[in-house]
Amino acid sequence: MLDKKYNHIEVEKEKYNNWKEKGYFEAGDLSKKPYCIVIPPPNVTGKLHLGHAWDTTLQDIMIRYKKLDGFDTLWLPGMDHAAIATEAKVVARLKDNGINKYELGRVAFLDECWKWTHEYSDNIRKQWAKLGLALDYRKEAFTLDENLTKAVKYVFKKLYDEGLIYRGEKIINWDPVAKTALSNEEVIYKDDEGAFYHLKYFIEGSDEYLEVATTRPETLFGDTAVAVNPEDKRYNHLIGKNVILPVLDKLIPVVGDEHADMEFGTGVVKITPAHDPNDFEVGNRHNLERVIVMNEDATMNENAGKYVGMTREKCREELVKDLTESGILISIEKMTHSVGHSERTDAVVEPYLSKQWFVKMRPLADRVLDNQKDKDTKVNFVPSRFEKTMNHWMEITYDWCISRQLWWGHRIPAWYKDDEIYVGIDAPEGEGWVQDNDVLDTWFSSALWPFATLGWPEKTDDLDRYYPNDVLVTGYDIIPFWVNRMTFQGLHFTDTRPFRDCLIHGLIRDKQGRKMSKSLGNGVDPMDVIEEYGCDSLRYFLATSSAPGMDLRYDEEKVKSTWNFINKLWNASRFVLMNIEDLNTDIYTLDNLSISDKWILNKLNNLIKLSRKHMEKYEFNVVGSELYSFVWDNFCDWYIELAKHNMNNTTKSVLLKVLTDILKLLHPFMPFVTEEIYSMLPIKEASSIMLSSYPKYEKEINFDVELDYTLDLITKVRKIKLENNIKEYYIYYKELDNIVIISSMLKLDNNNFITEKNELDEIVIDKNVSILYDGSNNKEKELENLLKEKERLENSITRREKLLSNENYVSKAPANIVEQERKNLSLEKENLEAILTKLK
RNA sequence: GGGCGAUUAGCUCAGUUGGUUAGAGCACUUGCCUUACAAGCAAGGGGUCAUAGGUUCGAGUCCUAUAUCGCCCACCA
Repeated sequence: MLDKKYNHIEVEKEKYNNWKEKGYFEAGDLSKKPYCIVIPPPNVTGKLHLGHAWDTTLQDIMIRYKKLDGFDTLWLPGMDHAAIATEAKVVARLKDNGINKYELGRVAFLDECWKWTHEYSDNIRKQWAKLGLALDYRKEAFTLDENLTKAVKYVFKKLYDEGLIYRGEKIINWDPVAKTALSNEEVIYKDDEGAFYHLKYFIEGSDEYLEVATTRPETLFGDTAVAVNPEDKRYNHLIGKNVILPVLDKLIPVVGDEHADMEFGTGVVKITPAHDPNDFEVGNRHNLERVIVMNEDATMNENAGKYVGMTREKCREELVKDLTESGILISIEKMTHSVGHSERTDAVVEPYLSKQWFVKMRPLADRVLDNQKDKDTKVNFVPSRFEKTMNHWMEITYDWCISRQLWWGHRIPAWYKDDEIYVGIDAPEGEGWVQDNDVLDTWFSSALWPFATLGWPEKTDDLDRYYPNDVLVTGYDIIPFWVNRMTFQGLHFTDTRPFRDCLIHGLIRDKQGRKMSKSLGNGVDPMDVIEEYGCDSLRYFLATSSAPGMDLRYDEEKVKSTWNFINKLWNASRFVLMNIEDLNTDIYTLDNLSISDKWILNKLNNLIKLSRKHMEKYEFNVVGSELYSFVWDNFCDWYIELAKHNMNNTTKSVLLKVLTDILKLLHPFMPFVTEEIYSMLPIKEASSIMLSSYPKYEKEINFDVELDYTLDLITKVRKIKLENNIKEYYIYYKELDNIVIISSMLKLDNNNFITEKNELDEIVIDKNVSILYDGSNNKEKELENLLKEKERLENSITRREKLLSNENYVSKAPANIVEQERKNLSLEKENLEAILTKLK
């Protein structure tokens, strides 16, 4: 027998390992239709947060739902090596121990990274278990696994051969702390306080000067021109002349270029081709020299004259001081401007001229845009608006910088010998070849995740069976990094979308609506929540508390309220189990159903239909609230109460059937408690709920019963009793069905039901039913209530009559709605009549 | 500058293709220890759905503006 209270700790103990050991998470039943999801691989940098819990819960719900519904489900687990993120963590840990990455050397450093990876991946697996995720661990993948590495090399070589990967010298985003290049997506722009420094660039052989405004005076050493707009009458006569670069006293030309905006600033731009992407383009157009003025760590290099060795910040400070003294500085204008920061290290990103590897995006992106036009082959975003996010990115994207000056990751499969480049899966034959030192952007490998984890580029059975995946689930913030890249790589290499659907959820926020972050210290550890309220409570909360695509505020009160719901389910189950102990297959029967049996079975059947419909659309919040109100309102508050007064074999059988289906419908949301209760059912189809089947909507179960009037009447009587403080009363009626039900629910007996009025006072409920009681102390209140009800009915009748007299309404509104309106009108009229009679 | 989202009860949020009197959880009021559950039961109060127009027989829902808040992208010499 169940304990009196739901104990999530007890319930959730042991179950996961048992499921896992029995092989319930394992895919491969070829007799069934396949259904596949690959997990968004968490980074091995730390522990899972609430966002992961949310993301994986949504997937587990689909996996468990589809498994129950007869699919061969594969949920493929895995993790991401997270190149820069992990490397940063390992570097920091080594630093704490006084060890420097470069002194340690590449090989030993990578050992440290692997050590880290094993520690953290073990922990992540433990967290997955706590979350109850039905992952097929036999297929677990890591982005640095041998076969994934092979896929990465294959892709690199193929794209290189196709001319879609190239090595080039361009301005990239440089992270001076991690000392690596970054992609545009890895740069976070923030509004920082800065200033516009107005400087004098004197014209050669003249006292005149051009006023140049810059936010980054320290890049002055790299200036190789000053640009004005060719249309700008103020300056265009100076094009072709030289100006004197301050401090260095070097002559640089004035060039005419569209890039200079006449409306902006002074209309004069200094051109620093090696430190600004726009200037780089200008430099190309005018064949300007490119002068790099900083080292890899953003200290000034020898081109910065006496400022060499200073950090760029220190250099700016000193330089501004010097320029002020020399009279070059005209003014400092405070302003806020947006400054790029490294996503991982938060360092201010330096635009930096550098030789890197790039993916040529245009053809790849165009194929995605093209593919999205076909509704049968496109990736279906849920909600659909997120398709725009991807498409827009595809439209504006430019070449993807994929090389990283890191050690932890996929080493670029390119070898150099003098001026020769060799790109291949394996090192080239012969002496003197040196492999590229750099590794690939971590997203380069994750982009292959949906197919590489299934064995691609080999033609494996898994790939054949489970690819494309059925759905990919992730947050909207990951669309540019990952979803987009999987989509173009999938299309390019497998000629298909990598997944049919892409379910997008929002971000988890704290109770005040702020993003959860380490710096704010407002993060909530899902493991703590599980400890306190259980995994089932957390999952149900996460899955049902927001609409698809919307952000979610973590609210402990709601988790608590879910716990209460589970406790309610627990106690309802307790009641059922207590009452059906003797039920066995011999006496189980759904014959001779009572009205209330039929009523609940109808409701259940409808619930099943709705659940299926909304599960298919990933509308878990709708499913959740339907289940909640069915369990609490219909099953507990009405059916169980009714059953107490009619506990025969049919009732017992119905109790069991309804409970069983409830457990199955809830199982995807709360796997543990449903398994616990299921295991105690006296009759069941399988040893584990995971092996049972999702309830099916049955057309033939649609009993012709009407109980709503009865239930409504019971509520009305209770209300009248409470409002008027009535202890003893009779129910007077002209016509009344279900007297047995009414009397049991109101704890009355037959003597309380009368068809002849007596001397007592009457409270009219409707045309057929009144309450008779001693109301000698209650005349005023009674009259007041009567008048209130009269007014309500009159207003409602007026409204309905007006509506029904509107020809447009009657002719255009659906017939059933008009019919209902008519019915209600006549009912209200009759009830009003009864009240008017009483008032006389 | 471009795009997206939000604005509904005191709070947090739902609200399917337009269709009776707009829902839930929490909070609140009243009465109950009724043998599944007081973390519960019974009953109840509370919203002119951000604003202004429009379409429609009918608008929280569709259209057009506006306001406030948030996010994404681009620019920022």
